[in-house]
Amino acid sequence: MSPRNVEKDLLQREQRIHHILDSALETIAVKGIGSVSINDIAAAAGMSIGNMYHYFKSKNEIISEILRRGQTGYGDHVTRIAEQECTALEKLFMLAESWLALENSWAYTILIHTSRLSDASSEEVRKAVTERFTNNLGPVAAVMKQGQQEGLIVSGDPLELAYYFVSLIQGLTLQKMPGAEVPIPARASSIVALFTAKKDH
Amino acid sequence: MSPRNVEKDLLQREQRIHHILDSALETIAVKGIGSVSINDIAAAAGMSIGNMYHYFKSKNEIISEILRRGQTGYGDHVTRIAEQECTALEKLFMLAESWLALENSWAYTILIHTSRLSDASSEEVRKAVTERFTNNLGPVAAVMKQGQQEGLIVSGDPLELAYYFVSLIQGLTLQKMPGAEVPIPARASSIVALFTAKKDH
Amino acid sequence: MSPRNVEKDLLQREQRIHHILDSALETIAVKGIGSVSINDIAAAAGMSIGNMYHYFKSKNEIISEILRRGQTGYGDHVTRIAEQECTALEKLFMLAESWLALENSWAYTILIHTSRLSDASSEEVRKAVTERFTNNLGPVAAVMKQGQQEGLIVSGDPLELAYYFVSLIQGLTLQKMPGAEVPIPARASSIVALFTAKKDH
Amino acid sequence: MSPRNVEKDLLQREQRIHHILDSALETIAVKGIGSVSINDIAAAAGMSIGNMYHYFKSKNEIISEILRRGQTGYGDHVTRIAEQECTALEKLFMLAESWLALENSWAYTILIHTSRLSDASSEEVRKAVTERFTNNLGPVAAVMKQGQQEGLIVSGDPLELAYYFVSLIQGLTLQKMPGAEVPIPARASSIVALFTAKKDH
DNA sequence: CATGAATGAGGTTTCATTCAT
DNA sequence: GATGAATGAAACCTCATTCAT
Repeated sequence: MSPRNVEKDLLQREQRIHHILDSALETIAVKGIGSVSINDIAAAAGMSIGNMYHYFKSKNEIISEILRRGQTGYGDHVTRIAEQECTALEKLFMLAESWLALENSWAYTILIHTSRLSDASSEEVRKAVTERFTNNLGPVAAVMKQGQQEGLIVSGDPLELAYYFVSLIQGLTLQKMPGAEVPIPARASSIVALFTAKKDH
Repeated sequence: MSPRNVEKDLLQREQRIHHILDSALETIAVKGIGSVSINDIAAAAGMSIGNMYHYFKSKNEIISEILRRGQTGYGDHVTRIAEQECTALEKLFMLAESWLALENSWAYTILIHTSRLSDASSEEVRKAVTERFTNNLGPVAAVMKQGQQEGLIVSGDPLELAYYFVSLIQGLTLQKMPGAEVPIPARASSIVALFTAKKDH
Repeated sequence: MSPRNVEKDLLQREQRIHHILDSALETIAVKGIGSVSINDIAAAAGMSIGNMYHYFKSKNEIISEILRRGQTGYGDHVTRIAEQECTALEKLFMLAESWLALENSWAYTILIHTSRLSDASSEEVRKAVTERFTNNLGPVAAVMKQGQQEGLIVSGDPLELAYYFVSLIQGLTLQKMPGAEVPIPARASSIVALFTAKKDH
Repeated sequence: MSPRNVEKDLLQREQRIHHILDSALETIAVKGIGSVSINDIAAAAGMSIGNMYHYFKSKNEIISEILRRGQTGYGDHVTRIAEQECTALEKLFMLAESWLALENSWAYTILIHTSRLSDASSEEVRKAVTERFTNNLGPVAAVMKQGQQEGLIVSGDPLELAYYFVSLIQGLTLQKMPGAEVPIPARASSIVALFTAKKDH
């Protein structure tokens, strides 16, 4: 029936979607999550306004899809690090380092938090975001537990420590928003040091 | 007409302004900084739309005034704690405890961060917010330095430690947004523990 | 609190609403129910687009309010005629005559019918329209019954006769749409004649 | 390539066109003539949007073609009945019965009336619709005249009676729209009775 | 022939701000 | 001071139509 290459069509579609989401993240970074318009996002992607709606049902869907992909990707990343064969401190360092080095991390963080506000997005989206956030704590908590068994990490509930670790990094991440940088460096080694069990005098 | 009346009028005016700003904080928190309308703010304050303009020049002025008062008040609070006569650890505990106990802290934090985004507010506001944030680090850094001299706090650049301390608390604060709570407690004692120099062994 | 005349405000508001609905009916008459825009309605009322939303929540509300007022008013009219003291034939004549003479009757009829279509309006509106239509048959049926007792009207179920009577008038009404008139007159006396019991011969 | 294929292609094309128009009628009926989209029509026909334009020049062409075929077909039907060899009453009965039994009659009727509204379709279409409607009255008027000569039908201008007869049936037809049915039956025999000359007494 | 991506104009609705009362 | 009507720009989203594949 169709003289078109269905497989290629689907591939192209996925590439477009990826492209839109990528540009959208940067655009939201510049405009701010509550003020960005479909017009902005379309312009950033180099597409017409109307065409956005061939790929996404609504502006909200774009934002929630960015969140879904971002959080899922981050979860995979964290899990991969947690499963490596090295000390807990090395893993914590890698986690902190990779997140702080990420160009767009502040954008993801601000998206995660503002999207959880009641009217900014649907109940569904908010729940999903929080759930994924909580799930992503799991691997970090596992690293904390491993470190405690190795005697390398301070004592305390591993999940609680993971919670602090991630909150600290997110808090620092937010200070990196463009045009508003605080002139103080955030170093992975210093962060890890806070969670290191000190045996020296 | 009489001086007494002028004085009373001014007092009433200040009370109204205070009332508006108070209600607005919660409303902006719920609606999102980029989506809140003057209508929402007026409804929250129980006033008419038009009447808002007797007290504020614009919607942006309301937001920037909330931020100014909030950050200034927080700065005074931090300074007062830093100047008390007690150990650095006790001061850190008081700082963490008071901020975590504050009902609206998450709202202030989200406001601070979203207001710094490029188009959400004017260049002027963004600069002021960042400047006040940086200034408020000073007293915390002083506490860190005091603690290091007392041998109670981990080594490192005091300003950097203060930066981490505040970022951690802000990060935790964001998890307390209504309807999106992560089921993990944030305890002041645990936070302080991370910054405590451990002499065991 | 309010230095404005609340009573006068409310009266003015009702007058505006009435004015909008009046102009809207005519406009829908010209543009067609599915193609009329808020812009058209606002222009017809001599108001700005945005101001329409001070009086109505949506375009649909305007249409359903026109229907509600129109059908209710018609129901009152029919009831008033049915309760008069005269023969059934005279009542039928008055009903036919008044409806055929009404300038806007075709607009009401087309609104009633198109609004009942599934997607043109909400389930709620459709139900209300049909219910009011059915209710308005009651007084007409009463007239039919009276006429049968008087021996003036043809035999048959009074409600069914009322149904035919109203359907016939509505069908004729539709032929009166502007620019599409069929060059045949619709006369009340001829209509009544169809329902008259003939005793001649 | 061969003449046979061309012939077959044309036949298939006509079948497709017929299929599209058939599905479109129901869809336009449900969505409303001013709100139906090419997308809706394409989906109803189970075809792609773009492909519609191989069969029709525009959305308006689809609508006007439905009307043309529907009214022409109805005209032929009426003419056929009028030319049969039986009494006028039997013919009237057949006319009423066949139209009331038609599943889609209400859709045709609503289409006829809404398409006559000024902006819903072109001046050309509106004129054609009204002209065909008037023409279709001819055979019915002929039946009325025949009936009067037979002494079976009430006196009056035959064309006017035909006009009433068709208007009544159209009015009843509109009450049959899906989801909005009035719980009163429309019976061909009762309708014919209204136009029957009664000789009793 | 068949498909669906692409466009841009236009539709509905919201909103900050002004102003008469 | 207090109110809410009024405006018009701009937001989101839809859609008829075209076109490359």
